[in-house]
Amino acid sequence: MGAPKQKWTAEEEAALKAGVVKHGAGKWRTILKDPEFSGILCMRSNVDLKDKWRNISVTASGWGSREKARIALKKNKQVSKHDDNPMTLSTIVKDINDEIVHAKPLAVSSESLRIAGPKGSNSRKRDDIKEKEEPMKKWCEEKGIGGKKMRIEAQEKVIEIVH
Amino acid sequence: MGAPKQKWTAEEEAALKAGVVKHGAGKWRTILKDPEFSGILCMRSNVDLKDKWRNISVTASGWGSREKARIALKKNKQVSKHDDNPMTLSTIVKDINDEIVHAKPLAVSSESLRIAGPKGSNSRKRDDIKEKEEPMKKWCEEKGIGGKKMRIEAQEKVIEIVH
DNA sequence: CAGTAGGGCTAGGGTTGC
DNA sequence: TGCAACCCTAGCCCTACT
Repeated sequence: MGAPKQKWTAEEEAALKAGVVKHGAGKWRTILKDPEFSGILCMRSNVDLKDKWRNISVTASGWGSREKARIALKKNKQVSKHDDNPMTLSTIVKDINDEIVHAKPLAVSSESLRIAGPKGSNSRKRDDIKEKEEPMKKWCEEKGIGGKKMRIEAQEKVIEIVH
Repeated sequence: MGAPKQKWTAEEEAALKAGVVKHGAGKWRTILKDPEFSGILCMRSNVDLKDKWRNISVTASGWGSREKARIALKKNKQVSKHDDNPMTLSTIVKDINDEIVHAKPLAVSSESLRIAGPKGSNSRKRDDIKEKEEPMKKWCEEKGIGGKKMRIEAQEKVIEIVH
């Protein structure tokens, strides 16, 4: 199609790393929405961010013996899904912080960071959004954009149109 | 954190199906309380049941969205999936709607599936979308919609504007 | 406030192109 | 062949609605 392959630039990669430091690994959508990075990463999707971070992590970790072990496991059907990790939460979080400070990308951090990061933000801005709905809908129809349903996001504001 | 992802076992899935047969789809809490299934499904919440049932339903009805095409392709080696057709966004959206309306009985040509592009959790900015970006951005500025970044989704297509 | 429906997001496995 | 970029989907989260 239109974009056969978009190689990651050094700038994008730097923005991604900065975004992970700021918001944590796993918060791809959040990083993408952050005005600090959205300018650079606007060509990337949240999935792209996740995939790129995975690539960075893999190459960063010493894959001297891990890679072979992982490949070997794949052949043996499934791995034990039970987690016997005896670490306490506090210990884990501390390790994560160390990781971040040292700027070493490791996949482990995502789950724990989710726990550490509380966020109870409510947004009640439907009214001022509705004001914009009608003209936007009309404009889109004129331009031939959108199907039966479309959604417009602008910062925290979301406009939904169904017709 | 002990369970980053709990894959559904065949036993759980069977219990869920039996529960739906007995109590009906949508009665997730009821199914969960039923002594007949509570033993097996005690690790699941009513929301989990709902989500799993959704997955089952989707895979049961549509199922060939990609798998069949992919399997078919394997036999015939590779098919050119490059699309140089300069379709406009509206045209593409129309095709998508057609696909949906006509449903997907069984075997579908791989070619159309490629263009139709089954559901997307992604937000990629393609060239055909770029065409709409400028006028949309200008319009939004006039109307005072959006901040530094806004996102417009129309079906699977996404337009992103940063200014 | 609890339950449900439905959209959204992420993790991880797969696939493709160079 | 290896790797980087991309695709697909199960499972889980968030929000609105009732």
